Amino acid sequence: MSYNHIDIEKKWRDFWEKNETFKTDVWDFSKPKFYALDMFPYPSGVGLHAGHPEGYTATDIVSRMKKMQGYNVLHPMGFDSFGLPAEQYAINTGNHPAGFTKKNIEYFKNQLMMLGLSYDWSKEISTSDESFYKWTQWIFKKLYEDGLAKRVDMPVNWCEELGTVLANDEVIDGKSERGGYPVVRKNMKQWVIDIPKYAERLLANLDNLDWPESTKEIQRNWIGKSVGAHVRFKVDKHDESFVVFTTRCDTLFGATYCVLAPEHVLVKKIMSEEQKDSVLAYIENCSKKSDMERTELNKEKTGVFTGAYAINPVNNKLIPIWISDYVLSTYGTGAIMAVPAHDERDWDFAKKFNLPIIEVVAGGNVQEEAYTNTATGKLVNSDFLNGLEVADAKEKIIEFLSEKGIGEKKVNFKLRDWVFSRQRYWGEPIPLVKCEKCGFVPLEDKDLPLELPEVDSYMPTDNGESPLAAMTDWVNTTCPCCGGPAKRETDTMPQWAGSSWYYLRYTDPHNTEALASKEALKYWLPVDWYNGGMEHTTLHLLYSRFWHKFLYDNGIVPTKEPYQKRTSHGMILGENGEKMSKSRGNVVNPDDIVTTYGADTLRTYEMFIGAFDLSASWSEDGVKGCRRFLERVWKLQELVTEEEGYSKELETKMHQTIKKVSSDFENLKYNTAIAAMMALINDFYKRGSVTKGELKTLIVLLNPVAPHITEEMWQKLGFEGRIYETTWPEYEEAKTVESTIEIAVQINGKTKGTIMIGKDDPKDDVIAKAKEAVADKLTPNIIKEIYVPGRIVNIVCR
RNA sequence: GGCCUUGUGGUGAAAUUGGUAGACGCGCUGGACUCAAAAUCCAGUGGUAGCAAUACCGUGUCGGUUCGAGUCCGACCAGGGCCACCA
Repeated sequence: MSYNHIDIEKKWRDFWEKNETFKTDVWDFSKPKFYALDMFPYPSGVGLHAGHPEGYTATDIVSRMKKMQGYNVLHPMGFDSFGLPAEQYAINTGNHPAGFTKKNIEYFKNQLMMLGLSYDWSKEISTSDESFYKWTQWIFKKLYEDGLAKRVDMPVNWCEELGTVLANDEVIDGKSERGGYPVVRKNMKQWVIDIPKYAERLLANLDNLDWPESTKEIQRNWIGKSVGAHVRFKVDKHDESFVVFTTRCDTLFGATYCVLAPEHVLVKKIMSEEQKDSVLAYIENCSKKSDMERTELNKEKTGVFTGAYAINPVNNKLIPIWISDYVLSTYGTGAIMAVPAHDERDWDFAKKFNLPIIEVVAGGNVQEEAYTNTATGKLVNSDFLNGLEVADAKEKIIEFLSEKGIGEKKVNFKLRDWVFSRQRYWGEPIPLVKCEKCGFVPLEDKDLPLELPEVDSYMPTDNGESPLAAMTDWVNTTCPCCGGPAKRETDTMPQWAGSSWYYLRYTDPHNTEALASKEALKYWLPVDWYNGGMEHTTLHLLYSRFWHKFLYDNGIVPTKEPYQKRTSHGMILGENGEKMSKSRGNVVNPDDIVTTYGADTLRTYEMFIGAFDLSASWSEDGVKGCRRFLERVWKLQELVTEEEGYSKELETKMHQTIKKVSSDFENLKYNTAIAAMMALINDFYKRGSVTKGELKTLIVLLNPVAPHITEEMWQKLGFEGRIYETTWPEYEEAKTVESTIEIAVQINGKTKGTIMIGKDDPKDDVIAKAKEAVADKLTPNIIKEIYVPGRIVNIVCR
């Protein structure tokens, strides 16, 4: 009766599939629900890597436990199937990416099934399916109708030789990754989504989520709220003005110059004849630099005087206007007032170009040594602000500026518009047409989905448009509004689009009338637990929270937030402690482990390897250890006695183990849950027998981790029905406490011995016993006796 | 440079959240079984000293709070991650 994982796992895998064991009735609202979601994978050609099973097993464990605890559990899986690798494949081979994608999905799905994951495959989705992206397009249309999707001129990476726009990671050192051609920054029309409009809510609602504090903090930093003011400066001798954003409006008297971003629209209007050449040369130079270069070369400030002067609105002094790339066109207003006395960057710049430095918050040697970063202090050299504390000065100056109509309080966010168009083929077509008369007009709902047409070439066109632009038959259409001639938008959506709302679709994946029915959404939202990789903690979560809030505002979803609890599993590193990669030669293929040791062993191992949210190195010996554990569980069948309940001597241990395993599963502490089960079977072996009742409890507790072997044992031991139909073991709190316990006796905080006590022994008895136990080490002068019930006795003496 | 995170035996890691540091696994050592090996089972396993009971030391470093600190506070050191001229 040896443990043959290959036959056992195949038997139950086939059984579960055939019987649709894990199919969820999403309309059964009679039970409490639990929605356990995994970040769906991109179906790359290489299949699952060793890291995938970690997160998937974790959510699977909780899903299986919750089912046995009486919840209606939704545990679906799907594929984020639009994206670049399939596009590259299409470009390289000339084949349609759909076939390639379909093949990869099949491969992935097969691998996932081999792991014994309890997914409800009847709810599988794929973002590149028409029936799915119909609703992605529908949401985009709504965003457009509500004015949140806009077309704006914005700087992009443009490569003249390749004739295309490139993403940031396709540009290396200012040159195209492919070919090494120069890339410049150029303004082009792009579709963007106005996510900053939701910045305040995206920030505020983080507080109530059950997310790791570090994840929330990353989101907060990304949103980057800062409270400051707008101040308007007039330009001397020109009928022009510009606005700066500052968080330190109290230092306005210390502003000795202004700086505009090189791209600022005013620059070319106000530059003087003498400065014109150098200004234009500087702008030209900047446009050649990639973002990387602009930020990496931050050692030395560069800049050029425009020849124009601004008027400081508080004292009417003329201050020079410079341009420099240390001012970003994309943040704030693209213009700053420079206060070198109290800002590091301004100080560096002023020193380099010999600009005056005026201290306005007392303390420090700002002329010679360094700027002072003064969050508190008293104002000087500031006329009516003199003597005020920084905080008071801020209020007073804002009052002053508001009254004069030259400034106001202003909140700024780092969060920028979400660039939403891609000049690519393998993405959702944007469902708009451009009509000469009506402008951009969305398609009618009945015309969705707008399907991706077949194209002749998957390469972008010569002028940086998507391959769709070459399909004139498809592009030329009629306006849904006036019926006149119109052209389709040829950009597609980014890969973020489908993943921003896919979790909604699982609740009702075959709905043709809506993205999901209201009743289903009302019952299933929010997702109770969402696990995914660390790499998605910023953008994906932000984008999908934003879409969710937008849908909430439109009455489509019933909750303000999509994911109540979010976790991220750690990475699984190679045996040498480095990230797994082909080039390092340390890749572990989960298929091999499943074949050699079994899916149950792999699942157990990945859960036992360490803390769930920390990275861990692979260890083949560790895998063997987990296999040995399952073998020992299997062999318990030879030690089983006919006794149904728990034996007297292990009763407490049984109740403790149920308690620990249940709460550890809930709290993602899989490693210690498994350790507790190992300890339990060690006790069975020590005794040489196990009762039927004890073994029954053990295999139910172990079932979420190792579903195949426990299902087989359940059947072999002759228990009723299937293990997945049983209920989760319960424990009695009173029975988890030992009647006699060993506690430590300390003298002055150092452990000197132990005593056995009854759990309800009175304090005086315990202390007396403790003193007896360490009598030879006590000194006569006892100052204090401390008894922490059930824990420790500490005797303080001199 | 900013923010986050981690630092515990030979090794992966535990520690009821301030109460016997090292559970559980791996490895190693010794033993049983075997002609032998593998597998399996049993025992041991933080360091130093000792035949031993035992004693002292021990959670990155230095200080602090406390009857008591791996856990709390302050400073520092090292590894990992994210952001990075954000006015």
